[in-house]
This record gives sequence, structure tokens and C-alpha cells, in this order.
Amino acid sequence: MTQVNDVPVQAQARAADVDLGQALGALLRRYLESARGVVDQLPGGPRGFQILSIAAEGVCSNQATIALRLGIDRTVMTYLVDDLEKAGMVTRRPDPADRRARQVVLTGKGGKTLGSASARIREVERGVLGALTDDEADLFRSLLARVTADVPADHSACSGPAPDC
Amino acid sequence: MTQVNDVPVQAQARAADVDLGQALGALLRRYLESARGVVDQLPGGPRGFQILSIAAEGVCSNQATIALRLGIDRTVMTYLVDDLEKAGMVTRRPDPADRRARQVVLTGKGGKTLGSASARIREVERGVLGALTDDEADLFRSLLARVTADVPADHSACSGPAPDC
DNA sequence: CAAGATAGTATGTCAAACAGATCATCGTGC
DNA sequence: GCACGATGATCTGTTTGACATACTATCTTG
Repeated sequence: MTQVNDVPVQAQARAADVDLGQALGALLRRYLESARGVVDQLPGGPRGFQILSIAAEGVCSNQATIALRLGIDRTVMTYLVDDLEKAGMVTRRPDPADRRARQVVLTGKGGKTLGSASARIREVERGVLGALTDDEADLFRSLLARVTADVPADHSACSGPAPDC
Repeated sequence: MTQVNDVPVQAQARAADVDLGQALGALLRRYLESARGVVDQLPGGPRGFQILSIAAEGVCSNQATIALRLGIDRTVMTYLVDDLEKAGMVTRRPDPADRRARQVVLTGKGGKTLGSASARIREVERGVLGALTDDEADLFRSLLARVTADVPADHSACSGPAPDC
């Protein structure tokens, strides 16, 4: 707080004056706008990409878990995965440990698509955070990660080191 | 990068591993969830609150400007302001400098409502960033402000110090 | 002054999200 | 072992909300 006193008030972005909701919304909008070119070809758009990303983790990636993490309704989840499956990006596999659940598994094609999309998304992210230095961007990401990390995804049911639960 | 080497990889939130879109989405979702109790009574919900906030700045708050800042379609803006006006929170005033434009002006009731809502929103924000210390939260906010500050709202048409352009 | 651009509004259309029901399976308590 | 409630997934139907479109009034530029 002390180091800002010699800067004109209007020129300084006063942290307390920023509405978190507005700022987050603006940033997410900018991100989605920039990412449009990357994810628009994917079925499901941004959410399709996110589902692929989570499926790539290969841990407890049944539909309910993914839906919970992404804040997607489970009925919506069904046709998002439908579209990804039709496009050959993922397959549904019954969870051996719970025959109600369907694991979402990346196909080879899905993995390749995700790989190139991820690389381009990293570029997009760098551009969106372009107003920050590299160190500041890392700091921002790590703070963001800590803020969102407090519901650390119940992996209690996922014993074993295998990529599939 | 160097200071994380002595920490187990899984326990450390690796900044580079976090998908910016996912993290921002999750955080915004959490924020909206927490803010629901505050803004649900307002016409337009979260966006109604944001419109009130911008109207309270009293500078260049015509509908197009507000819509641009919030990423809202102008046809949607119309009925959002309609609802706020019906609720007696704002009034529409023709911009003396541009008779096409309508300035969105807070009423007394709108100001009071915004005041109490803002106070409660500040609480919500503190809760959402609760995983961070106060200093870290300030840091996060200032980084966020800088990231989103690069389109600094064209005030060239707004000469004069008056609260109404 | 003419022509194009922009602010705001009204209207029609359509997709995307939600609610609810259904079925299969799991977990728990008895 | 079995009855019961809870949960994962899917399907269906409904509706809200956003968008495209069109229109008027006004500004701006040549």
C-alpha cells in the first residue's frame, strides 16, 4: 500500500477498486475470444477442449466428475461427450469399479488433436497475460491455482497407479 | 522455478500445469455462486449489479459503453436497463452531447441498493479469495487489474470533470 | 447536403440449458 | 441376503435467453 503514494491515483490500478466479478468476467471473455480460433473446430468448443484435457489426465475421468469440475450440467455432459465420441476424439468405457459410470478415454486422434490445440492455447494464454512479465504471469497463475485448488477432487476411489483408475 | 524443486511435484500447484481457462472458469463460477445471495434480488442478477456499479461511476455511462465493458449484447442491454428502470434503480437520461445516446443514471434508491450490495459483495470476494493471505489477495487483484486494464475505456468524448460527461 | 456509421429499440427465431422421469447400479442398514 | 435410498447416465419436453434482423433517430465525414 505504501509504494503507491507517489503515483497519481487515476494512473494506478487500485486493487481494492476493482470489482472481482467484472475483472474476472472481462478476462475470461478475452481469453475465450482469443481461444476461439483454436477451439472452434472442436466439437463442444471450449468445453470440448476442457473435456479432452481432463480426459488426458486419465484419472477418474467419468462424466460426473468432469461435469462437476467444469460446472457443466450432467444432461449437457451427455451430448458433449456424444459429439466428441462421434468425432472420434474419445471413447466411453465402462468403469470396471462402478458399472454405472462411463470413463471418458482419449483416442489416438483425440490425443493428437489435444496436443496441437494445447500448444496453441498456451500461446493464447501468453497473449492474454501479455501485460505481465513472465515472472508476474507465473505468479498470477500460481495464485490462481491456489485459489481454485481447495476442492482437490476426491480421488479416494481411485486406487492404483494405472492411467485408468 | 528454482524454489519449487524441493517440494513434491503433486503437492505443489505447478503454475504452468494449470489451464487458464479452466481455472478462471472455476473461480468465476465460485464467485457467482457465492454472490448469488447478494445479487439475486436485483433485476438482472449479477449483470444488474455490474450495471449499477458502472452507472455509479457517473462517467460516460451510456448503454453502448456499458455493454462493451461488460460484454453484453446491445439488444440485451435494453431490457436489462428496462428492468432496472422499472425497479426504480436507474433512470435513462438523454446525453446532451449525443441525442442518440441514453445515459444510465443511478437514482437515490439505486445508490442505496448498490451501497449495501457492494458491501456484501466485498465480503463475498474476501471469501472467494480466502485461500490467500491479505497481501496475496491484494497482489492477485492488482495483477488482475493490470491484465484487464489495457483497453482503458475511451474517455476522449468525456471532457469536463462533471459526473455526467 | 448526401452517405455511411452508430445509439437505441422492437421483433422473430432458435439453440442451449434446465427440470423431470427412467433405468441400471452402488452402498448401507437391517 | 435384501430392501431402501443415493448416484451415474440417458432421454424427453419445456422454456428462457441470446442472437440476427430490421427500423428510427442522430451523428460524422466528405
